[in-house]
Amino acid sequence: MNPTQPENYCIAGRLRLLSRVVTGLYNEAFADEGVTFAQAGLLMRIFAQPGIRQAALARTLQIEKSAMSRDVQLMQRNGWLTENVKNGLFLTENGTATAKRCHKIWKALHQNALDQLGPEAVAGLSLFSDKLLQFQIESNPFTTG
Amino acid sequence: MNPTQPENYCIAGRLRLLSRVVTGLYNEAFADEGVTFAQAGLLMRIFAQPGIRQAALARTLQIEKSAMSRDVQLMQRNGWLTENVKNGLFLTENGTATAKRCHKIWKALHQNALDQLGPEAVAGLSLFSDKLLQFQIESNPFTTG
DNA sequence: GTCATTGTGTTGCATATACAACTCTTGTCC
DNA sequence: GGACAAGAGTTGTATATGCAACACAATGAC
Repeated sequence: MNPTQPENYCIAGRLRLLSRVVTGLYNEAFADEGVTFAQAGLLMRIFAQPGIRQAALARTLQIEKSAMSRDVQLMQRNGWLTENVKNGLFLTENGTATAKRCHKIWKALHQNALDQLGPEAVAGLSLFSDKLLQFQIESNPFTTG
Repeated sequence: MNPTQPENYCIAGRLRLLSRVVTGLYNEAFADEGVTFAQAGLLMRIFAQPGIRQAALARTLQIEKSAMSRDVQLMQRNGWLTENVKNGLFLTENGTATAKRCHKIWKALHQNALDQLGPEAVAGLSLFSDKLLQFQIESNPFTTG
């Protein structure tokens, strides 16, 4: 890695491209389960923190609260979330089972990603990610998540 | 950067988060121009390669051709693209002027990003990006773009 | 020349996301 | 206790994106 090389690509464009590519790969892996990766991620988070509020998830994931509201409605339609959403999110039995299966899939995917990409590439992403998110926190210290 | 540290975050989730954050920052910068970053990127590419086909752009950006078709229609409605889209994309006068203004904005944004993030973080992203895209090319050598 | 294949673009339908405006609840100040 | 402020959630509207199915054009095999 030679930091003196000028970078000739657009950082934002590249990030968006990588996001599309990885989302596609992960969606493919979750397709058998009838879940998108975005939904699987929410399922796993709610499994880990039952009763978490939409607003908290939205802050953590840096998703607009309206987008989160619609994700939640979709997951309700899919039968994964219980009714009273305004006092915290809770998985149904079906949702719990799906979350567990998703976690298995995710674990395999993640290990595969680490193996394929190698530790240096992953560390590179971490470095970039930490820097960008740190900058963001400095700009707005109230985004605590 | 210590590659022996285990990574405890989800690579796909993190990439999607970074994409959301950066998209938001860039969209904000382009808002005065009445353009989103996605549109600005297309404008600049078509400016650089007049007559480029939708399919070529879709391959380069790894966007589905149907998504690209809709982006193109939107840009036509905005008055930036000429009519006969099926034989290559060409900017109108308005589109050309907008593309030029977008390039100015982008240049400033990009320099600012390099300054704020620092060369190591950017190199980290490059490393990750190269590895992921290389892996993708190996999986499918016909995705030439 | 005809037919099969392949490439390009569009449309139907769905999800993921943003911003703005609204409603409700809750909490605080006086 | 009542007015005001802040936070949570929803809905309207829009863009960005994907998959599947389709139409059409170009290209080759024969």
